[in-house]
Amino acid sequence: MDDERASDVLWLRDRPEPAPRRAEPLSVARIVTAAVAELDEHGVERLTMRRLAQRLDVTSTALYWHVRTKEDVLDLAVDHVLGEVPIPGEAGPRPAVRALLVDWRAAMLRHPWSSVLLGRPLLGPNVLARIEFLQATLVRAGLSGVELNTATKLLSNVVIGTAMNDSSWRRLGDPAVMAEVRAFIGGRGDLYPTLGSSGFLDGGPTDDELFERGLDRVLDAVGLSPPA
Amino acid sequence: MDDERASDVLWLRDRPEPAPRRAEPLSVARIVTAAVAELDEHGVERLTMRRLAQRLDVTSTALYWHVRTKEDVLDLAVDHVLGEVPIPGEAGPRPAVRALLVDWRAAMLRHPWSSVLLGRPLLGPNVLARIEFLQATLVRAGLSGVELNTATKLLSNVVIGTAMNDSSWRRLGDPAVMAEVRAFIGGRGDLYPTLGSSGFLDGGPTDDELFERGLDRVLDAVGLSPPA
DNA sequence: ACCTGAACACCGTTCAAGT
DNA sequence: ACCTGAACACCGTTCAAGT
Repeated sequence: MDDERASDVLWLRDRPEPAPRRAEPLSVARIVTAAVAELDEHGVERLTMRRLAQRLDVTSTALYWHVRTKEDVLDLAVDHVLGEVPIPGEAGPRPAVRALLVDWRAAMLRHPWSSVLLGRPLLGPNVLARIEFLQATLVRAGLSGVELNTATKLLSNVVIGTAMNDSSWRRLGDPAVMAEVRAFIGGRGDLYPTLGSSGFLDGGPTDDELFERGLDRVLDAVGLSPPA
Repeated sequence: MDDERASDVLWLRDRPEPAPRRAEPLSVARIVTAAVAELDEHGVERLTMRRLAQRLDVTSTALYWHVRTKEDVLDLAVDHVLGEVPIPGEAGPRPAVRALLVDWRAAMLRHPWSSVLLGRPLLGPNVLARIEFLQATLVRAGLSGVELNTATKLLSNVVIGTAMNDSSWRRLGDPAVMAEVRAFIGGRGDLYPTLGSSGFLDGGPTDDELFERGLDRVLDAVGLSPPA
């Protein structure tokens, strides 16, 4: 073998060779960012370890060096969403709690897939920080004992319930489908007389407005005095 | 080929042959029943079209004659759970609504996988019947307009939120894991001073009690006068 | 009408091997 | 330490074929 191949001649090699190192090495943080982006773009049923890896320009199996399972990725993604919820600064207890919960809901609706993933216990640092703030604020407002814990649970249930409901309605999205639903229910006046005529399905106030009205009622009920 | 094989001799065939027809033919109803059973026993991540088929003694592909996708099966299963919620008979508006919601939550907690599947809009006949009853009862109580719709949404959000939260906590199940969680949060008094000491995590009232207390607060807030 | 069997295009994850 | 490649044991779903 005395004929030289291109790769043997230094100057003919495709590249000067000093650019093999990946831009930045993989990391849990980069994985989570990519996962959130993928979820935002394609929804939860299309998030695949292989697609995620592709977006990060690695093999799917490379992910497993940084993360134990796909479930870990999903847990991290959900906690990432909670990280977008600002923790209110100085303010009276009621406006503080109100702001926290309004923003919490908004963050989840910005990432509609997150409500689908609430199945597992929320124990990430970002969630815990927000629940801690919530409960600490309730304490500041004078609650304690059973009342305190009732209120904490009730309020977080309200947010999570609304996130689930509203985001699943929005996933129906297509106004044509919504029209179909309305027609279906409205057409069965025998079965659903109230639903069909109460305006529950049609326009009227947005779900944002309905949520905030409901939230205000709950804040009253829980013993948070309205702002001065 | 003049040697007879066993199957050629009538009397040697394994079975008299007149029992080939399946006991009962497949149907959507049987599929749903089997799906619920499978989900109760093994949880949502183990429900597979193939396992479901196996339980029904058919090929997985046979299911597709009766059902369009796996998602259909899940939707039907969720609606089946709602079908277990009794619709209260005669009673004042407040006790009626209260009973409906307490039983609604209980049904979902009996089938913890159902809360995981709430991602899609609840439009099955059983869900709609319960929401119709809920709203009709609120009308009977004197609500209308925005107030009516605020209350309807708020109340269903509270149930769904509690079902999600409580059932995911119960899925942690193992007291050893719970102890770990408590230790973890309690150990970070720097981050979670309130959560660690409020009794939010430990014993005290059960989540049933906390839910009912919260529900009563909400019923007050929404304008349902307490029972006479 | 209702079911089977083979097949397609995927999955999540493990593990030896490379650098 | 960090990543690749091949491989395993699955998936949901389609479709031709049987009865």
